Amino acid sequence: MTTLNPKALIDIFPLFDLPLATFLHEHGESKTFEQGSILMKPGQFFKYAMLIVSGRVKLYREGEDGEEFFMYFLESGNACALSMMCMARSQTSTIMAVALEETEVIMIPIQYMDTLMKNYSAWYHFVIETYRNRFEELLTVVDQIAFKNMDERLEWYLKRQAKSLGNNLMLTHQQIAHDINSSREVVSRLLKKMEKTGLVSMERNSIVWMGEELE
Amino acid sequence: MTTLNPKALIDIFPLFDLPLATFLHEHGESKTFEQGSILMKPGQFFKYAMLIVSGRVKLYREGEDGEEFFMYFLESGNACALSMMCMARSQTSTIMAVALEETEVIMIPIQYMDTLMKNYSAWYHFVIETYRNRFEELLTVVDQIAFKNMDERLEWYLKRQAKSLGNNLMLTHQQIAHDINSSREVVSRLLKKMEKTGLVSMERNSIVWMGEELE
DNA sequence: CCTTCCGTGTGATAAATATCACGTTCAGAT
DNA sequence: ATCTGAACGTGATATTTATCACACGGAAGG
Repeated sequence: MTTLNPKALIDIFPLFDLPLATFLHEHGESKTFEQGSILMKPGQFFKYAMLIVSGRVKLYREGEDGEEFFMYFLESGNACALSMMCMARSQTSTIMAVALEETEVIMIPIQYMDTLMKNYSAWYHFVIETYRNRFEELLTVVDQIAFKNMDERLEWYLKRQAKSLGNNLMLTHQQIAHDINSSREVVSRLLKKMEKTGLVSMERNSIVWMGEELE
Repeated sequence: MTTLNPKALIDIFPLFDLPLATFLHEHGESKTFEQGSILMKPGQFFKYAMLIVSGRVKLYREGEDGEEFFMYFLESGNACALSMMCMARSQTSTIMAVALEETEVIMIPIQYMDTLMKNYSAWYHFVIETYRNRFEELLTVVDQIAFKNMDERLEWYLKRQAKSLGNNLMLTHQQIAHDINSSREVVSRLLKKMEKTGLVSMERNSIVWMGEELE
């Protein structure tokens, strides 16, 4: 039983129709994750599909030596594609999902998946939409790291952050370096250049993105 | 109407059951792509979901300046995840797919998707499995280009080729360089090193992989 | 047999990025 | 006010990869 009624669910997930929203309202469970808590980690077995009601989740890939690589955010109205695919087995590499803010999610037990797929076409469309969006986002990530240099990647990174978090970014150079798998010095120098061309303005602990918006 | 009967379909796609195979046999269409022909290219709309019966398809991403980047193969028993996703939303593809050999596919018209999802749970499981496999493969690709150096990436590339094409690889250094977005000279030098450690042996136009198998 | 082209080998050099070393600045704690 | 630690700036250097230039050898075709 979720804390949100069916109508409220539809507001957040526009692809839902009333029957689906009602079903999810009855059989889903609401849960809140504190800022910094882990929604998903190495080799986890999923018993639930997770839908994000509010808050923000950061998904990133971990390398063998503890490196991180930022992949994308999940926000209100999104669903965790990976949880839906029921990734039951642990892998050599791992994907992490961490709540950036207090985040409210709806958890749908795995045993309802067949029923949902069979009887609620809105659910099926929602799932496909979710998969597709994440797949495309991943393809874009591949493009960036396969074809682009650091300066372009940094710019793209900032654009994505700004789109999700607003133009005033509370990030240190070190954090950014971590996210794009580079080093602080490199990020510092590139940011300096971007400041000169008016693309960002910098203060201690924060960066204001002044370039174009993404999309 | 496919050229394969339901039983033959199940042999190739083990997740199918008899009702599903029968339905696909009746409503799917068989088509053969010649070696080198394009199954999918950026900007294309899909009217069919594509299942690979025999042959081999290479999927790769194109950069803005015509660079290529190899992503994965599709082989007998696989389905093209993108064709399924794009179709479901009538969206365009963002990736290239080229037949490496003569390739036989089954094309399932878009209008049957809802029926299949609703009435054939084997289809739903097949679709999820397809998505999940491709998603994981993409994650592995990201890992490689985000965290690994060229030598490791080349080794991984050869492993994947060997797994799909056999240990005797008919590839020039130039082709390999293209696939991993590097340059011929770099590939030549790295291969030379690998030959010294006994990981490959080389002849003109071909490389024999002598390392471990993938998986 | 000779020529031509393609695949390959290799040194020299350039470009991009990472790493090291050290300095500066600034906010908060004592 | 002073100390301290975190964030940031910057030159020097190392490492990785790309690019350039050219040489070599074998295969295919005349």
